Amino acid sequence: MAINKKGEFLADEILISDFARTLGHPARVAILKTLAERNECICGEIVEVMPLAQSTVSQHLKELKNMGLIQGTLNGPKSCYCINWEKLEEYTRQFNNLTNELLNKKPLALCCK
Amino acid sequence: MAINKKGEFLADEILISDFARTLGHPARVAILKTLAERNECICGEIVEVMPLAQSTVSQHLKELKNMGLIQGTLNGPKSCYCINWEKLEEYTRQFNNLTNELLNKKPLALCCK
DNA sequence: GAATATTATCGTATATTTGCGATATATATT
DNA sequence: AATATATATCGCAAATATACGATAATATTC
Repeated sequence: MAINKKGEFLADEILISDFARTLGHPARVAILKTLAERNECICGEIVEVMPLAQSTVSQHLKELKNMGLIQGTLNGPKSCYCINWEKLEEYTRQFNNLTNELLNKKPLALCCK
Repeated sequence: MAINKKGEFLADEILISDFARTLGHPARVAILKTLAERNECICGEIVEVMPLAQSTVSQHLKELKNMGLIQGTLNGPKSCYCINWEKLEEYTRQFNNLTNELLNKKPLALCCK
């Protein structure tokens, strides 16, 4: 594309779409589920349950980290990851705001007759 | 990439990530907001409020349509779009299932000490 | 200090997404 | 029938995302 137009939308539209895009790959959804289930995981444990190479999983972890949804701390040669609950709650709240606002506008009559 | 691995995840992870990916661009969030606000819109009205070319908006509409989130009916030379509320409700429900399941696992103690 | 184990990053290939102008298509209008 | 209007689609360019192997970086263990 010539230029990226994403910046020309509203800040909350950008925030919500960034959150959604981060959850827009099943691997990242699966990683969050695994982390929530086990509370914390070293990278290798996540790689084990994923049908992807270690380097690919590492990239997905990086994206989740960039979005602030998870955090990783070094523990020896291992990396221990866990969910950033505050961020997840905040983004979820924003996302629910959007869907609630949309669904509240649902009319009684059908459209596009 | 060599091959697409998305199919190797769970069906509900794929469904949720497809929904999320569809909302993963601010233009598509903005389109849904506009449609919800006005109940129904002809394509041109959406183009007016969007910082994008007509052909680009048409593509975003197509993606929302492919996901089933909106539907368009021809009305003379115009296309009248509106939200598919049942689908939006269903996907929202699935998405909330995920985030609720995640957030219910939030522990009392902090992780990764 | 050498070997091992774990993970992040780099480089690369390919796929997908984004964006636009031009064009095709379909319906009104004159 | 010719013209105007509205929208979808095509073709293209550029950006981004996905995936992997190889390698670098780091810490542990022998």
